[in-house]
Amino acid sequence: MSVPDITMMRIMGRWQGGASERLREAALGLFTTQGYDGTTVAEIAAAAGLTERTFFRHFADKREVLFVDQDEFERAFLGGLPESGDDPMALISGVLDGAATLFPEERRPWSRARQAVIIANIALQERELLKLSSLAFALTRALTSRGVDAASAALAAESAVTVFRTAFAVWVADGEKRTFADIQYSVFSRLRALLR
Amino acid sequence: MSVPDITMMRIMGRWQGGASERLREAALGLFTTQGYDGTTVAEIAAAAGLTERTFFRHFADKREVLFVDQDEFERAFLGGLPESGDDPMALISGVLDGAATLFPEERRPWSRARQAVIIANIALQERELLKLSSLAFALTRALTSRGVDAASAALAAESAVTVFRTAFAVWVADGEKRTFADIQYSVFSRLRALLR
DNA sequence: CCTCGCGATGTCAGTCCCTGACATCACTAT
DNA sequence: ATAGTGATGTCAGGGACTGACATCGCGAGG
Repeated sequence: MSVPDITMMRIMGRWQGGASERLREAALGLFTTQGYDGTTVAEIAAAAGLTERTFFRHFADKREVLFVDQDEFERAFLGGLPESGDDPMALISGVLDGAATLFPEERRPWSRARQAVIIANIALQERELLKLSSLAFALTRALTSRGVDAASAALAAESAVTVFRTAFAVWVADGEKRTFADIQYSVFSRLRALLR
Repeated sequence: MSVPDITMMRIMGRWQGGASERLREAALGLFTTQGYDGTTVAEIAAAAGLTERTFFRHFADKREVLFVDQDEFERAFLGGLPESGDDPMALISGVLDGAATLFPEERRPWSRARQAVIIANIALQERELLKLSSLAFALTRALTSRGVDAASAALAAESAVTVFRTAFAVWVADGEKRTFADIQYSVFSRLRALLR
């Protein structure tokens, strides 16, 4: 996604530009072939034609190189919140519908590759949980700002993220063919049926 | 909790015995007074009359010293699962009732101290999320072994953990007086009301 | 009573993650 | 042309964690 264009190059200082993207690609490649633990930050940086120190200027820590996308995803996710309304169920329904559009078929292979790396390493799963928790928190705030009471907002947000995460796991599973929207809808329905 | 008795001493090798407990207490104390990042493993070990190397023989990493209790908690939590039945709702209801008994009033001050340390450090929150995720996974397995289908089991388990976590956060909040069971019941009710 | 074995601890060296401080380079605006 | 700005390089160092090996305390068997 987002290859650096000429405009970016100009503001990126020394050499080729797009340092962050190069580092991300190098990291995913090395993690895939030799594992996360079997890869040092120095190696990633060298593969991107940079220095270890520069790596840490772009990413807070070694794990973060796989999760910067997630930050932009969080914005997109929250962007799917309906403009108005104060019914928690309607709001998270809307958010989930919006989220589904963020995972078109073309993205599935890449998501699978990334998920394979994450599943293979517990430290990476830990970071993923933190990101999802941050997502739930942001959604909670968005809901309360819509007038939902704090307790309901927190539970609705957590439930929405649970549905999303569960659906995502199914979507990237081996051999799965259904669309993200279809899977997510069925997960959501099942959750609602369960808690009654 | 669980101060080492004479029987333990015998099997604990060199010197006083109860190394693990000493390390845990030293760690919580130092984290409280000078913060998690401001405390080195060497300091903790020295405070317990041990070596850094020995610390890492008892705990997989620095964070884990605050979470070993959680492992025994996971066993107790799962132990609250009703003996029989295959209705997911009834099963997680039972588990949550059992979990509430694990947090009597006497434990609240200690839980507050511990939670204060965790809330102050994002790396610790990350670990806590991992533990809760592991708990949800274990509960999922327990439910499927009771005959619940995989998808429902996963959603029920995640929901149960969400309720527990939310209730816990309220229970340790400043000035909160209600019992864990009361809080958890109201959280659970609200979640069920929400998703209908 | 001795010694042998075993488990817990100590010691040491080394790798890797991550950071602060300072120098250097490319590019831009004036 | 020159100074300024932002990205990168270089260097030194702390702290987390690990493998290899030595040592100590204790309990079991002779």
